[in-house]
Amino acid sequence: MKKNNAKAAAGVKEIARLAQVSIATVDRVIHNREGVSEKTKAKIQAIIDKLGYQPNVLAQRLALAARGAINLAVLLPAISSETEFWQAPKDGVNKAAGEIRQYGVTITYFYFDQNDENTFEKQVKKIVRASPQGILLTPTFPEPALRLIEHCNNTGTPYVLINTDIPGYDAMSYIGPEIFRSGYLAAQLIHYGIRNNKKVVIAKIAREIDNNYAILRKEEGFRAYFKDHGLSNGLLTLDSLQTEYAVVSRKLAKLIKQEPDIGAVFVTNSRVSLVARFLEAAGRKDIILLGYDFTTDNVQYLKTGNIDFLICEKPQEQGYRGIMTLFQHLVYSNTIEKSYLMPIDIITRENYIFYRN
Amino acid sequence: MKKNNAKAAAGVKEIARLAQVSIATVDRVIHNREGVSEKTKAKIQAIIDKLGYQPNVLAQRLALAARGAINLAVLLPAISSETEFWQAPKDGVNKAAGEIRQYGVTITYFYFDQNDENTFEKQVKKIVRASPQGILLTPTFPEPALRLIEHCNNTGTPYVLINTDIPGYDAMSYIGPEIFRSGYLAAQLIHYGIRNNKKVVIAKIAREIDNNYAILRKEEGFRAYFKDHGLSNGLLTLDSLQTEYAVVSRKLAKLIKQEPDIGAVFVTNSRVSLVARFLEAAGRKDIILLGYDFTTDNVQYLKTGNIDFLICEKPQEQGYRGIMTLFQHLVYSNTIEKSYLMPIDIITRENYIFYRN
DNA sequence: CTGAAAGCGCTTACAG
DNA sequence: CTGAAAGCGCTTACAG
Repeated sequence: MKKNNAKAAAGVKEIARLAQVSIATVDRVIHNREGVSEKTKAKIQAIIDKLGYQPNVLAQRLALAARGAINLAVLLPAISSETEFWQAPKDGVNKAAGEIRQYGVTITYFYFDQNDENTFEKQVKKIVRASPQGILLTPTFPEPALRLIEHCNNTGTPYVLINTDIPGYDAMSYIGPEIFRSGYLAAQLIHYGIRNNKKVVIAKIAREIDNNYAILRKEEGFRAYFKDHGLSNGLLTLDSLQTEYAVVSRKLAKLIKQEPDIGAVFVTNSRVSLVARFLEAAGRKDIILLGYDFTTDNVQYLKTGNIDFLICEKPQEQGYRGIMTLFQHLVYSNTIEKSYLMPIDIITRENYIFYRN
Repeated sequence: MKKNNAKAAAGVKEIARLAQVSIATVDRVIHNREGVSEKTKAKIQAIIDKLGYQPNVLAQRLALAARGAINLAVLLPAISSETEFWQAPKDGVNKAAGEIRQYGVTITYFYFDQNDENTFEKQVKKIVRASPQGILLTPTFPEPALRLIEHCNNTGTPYVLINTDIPGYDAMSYIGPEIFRSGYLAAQLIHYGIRNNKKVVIAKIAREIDNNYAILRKEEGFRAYFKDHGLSNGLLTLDSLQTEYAVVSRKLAKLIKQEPDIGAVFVTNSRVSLVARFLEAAGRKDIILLGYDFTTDNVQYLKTGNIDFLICEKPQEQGYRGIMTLFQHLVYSNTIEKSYLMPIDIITRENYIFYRN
């Protein structure tokens, strides 16, 4: 039996009493402000150290509430049925917003169309005009994203990237998965389950592939695993720049006809449900299917057994943590972590019920 | 672009002004306290509703800090090298303690020896004597645990169970895994990877098995999966009431000699590292090995490839969430959720680096 | 270089 | 049934 925090913590009043000064002076020392004689400062500091003084965050925030509110900007893709994924980060942002509302934090959303770089650029301009005190964004389009970051650097505005990093750029802060590793893990899971040296298809289904860093990087990780295990020759690819089911299914049908020996399909993004739909229609539950993200469609096919694994990197928590990071930096001057790599979660038919984004 | 919380929220002062009463009366209505005329009450309530008033939690807590502190009791196994697992829940408790320290919360730990029911009973008595305002416990020994719960019910003290439930008892609140399902998931993972109808060993290694609900229930879940998939005849068992490596390895050696066709071992608890050590020594990386918990030893064997999967149910978060639940109930009168089932995480060699308890 | 006073939004005796 | 006042621990003008 051991007590935690036995005595009630001493506050500024007590420190002032012990140092025989006013609490205003104590406050100056605590915050390292100008205008205190070295002597007084030393005396007060000694007492602070001795007492192990910790400010009462509640009182601090309450007092500060008088000052202006903090406004944050959030730049994310607009949410449509096709981009359901982005609901999760937004939920996380809202959750954080709810918790820090009391602290006078205001959040403004700026939405762009994932398929249209212009909309992204427009929103960047709007954000610059709004001059928020902190920015949360996902750099879907690296060039305009970098311009925004440049602007942040010039104005000293903190920012946090979520979900994907900007390749080759050393950002102030990144919260999201290590996507190379997530591709590597995908390969491990398929390799563990596949039989008789069957072939494995890497399927990339997206409007844009060549400049899609996330998709390419996952593929690299996936291939790296197979190479590291001397299995590279069993890999096939299927690319589709069209995301309609009709197109994807036609391509799949063709490939499966050409290569009857396919044992698994790895889909590099959340479009895995398209492949699942095809495999269901084709009655091919024997083919292992692995893809990304905990979306309604995907979970549906996890239940039917057409998808074997979903990999998911807590998108909601990314949004939540991103806002909290900015908040704590602005309010308590906490340093912003360079990167916070999310866990890479494995979801199957038997554990999805308990999953929390 | 949409604003969240445009106008600054109105407080008691504003409500009092609008209702032409004092803030004390407003406070009475907010907290549903006696002694306000129906008429005044209605008038104030109308304004509260119209404004969508939300109390400022910071100010609330700060004002309440004047009142006595809240003390919570935590009843967990003592931590030794053999019970490293319990470090995680304790870390979670400490994390929560840090966050709510400002709110005047004091936490007292009561440790018992997992192998000695008497020590548990003794600590229960101590807790009853200390009469804390809330209790977090893991009911390793159901009978004395039930006596403590009975006492809680009589005194109206809230409590939370973590890690394991009490079989057949409808507890006030449980935070932990659905262990049947976790056994079921283990079976799925083994089934997915195992080749050629090889045999699967269910290994129970613990000082106490017959009364160990968690172990038995995981086994049930595991067997249920095999039964549901018409594969029950491939299951073998290995029980060991001794947890020394020498004993376990001898038993394993014997079993493997008798049954050369073993393809996987499922260990129902964190003792999986003992089996891993044996398989490593025997040079049997071909045997799939799956067990529980993110302990140092286990992770070590995950790295070497002797353990294929670890199942883990965020023990740290269980401790954290347990304390927070009690706190929020005591302070904000939040209702306590009957059960919060943890996600069942799957850890492999390729994602363990990012795992967070 | 230092201090007295007001205020953040809420709660709680106390007085009537 | 209702209100005026003090206080939670901190911060911030303002005055000297």
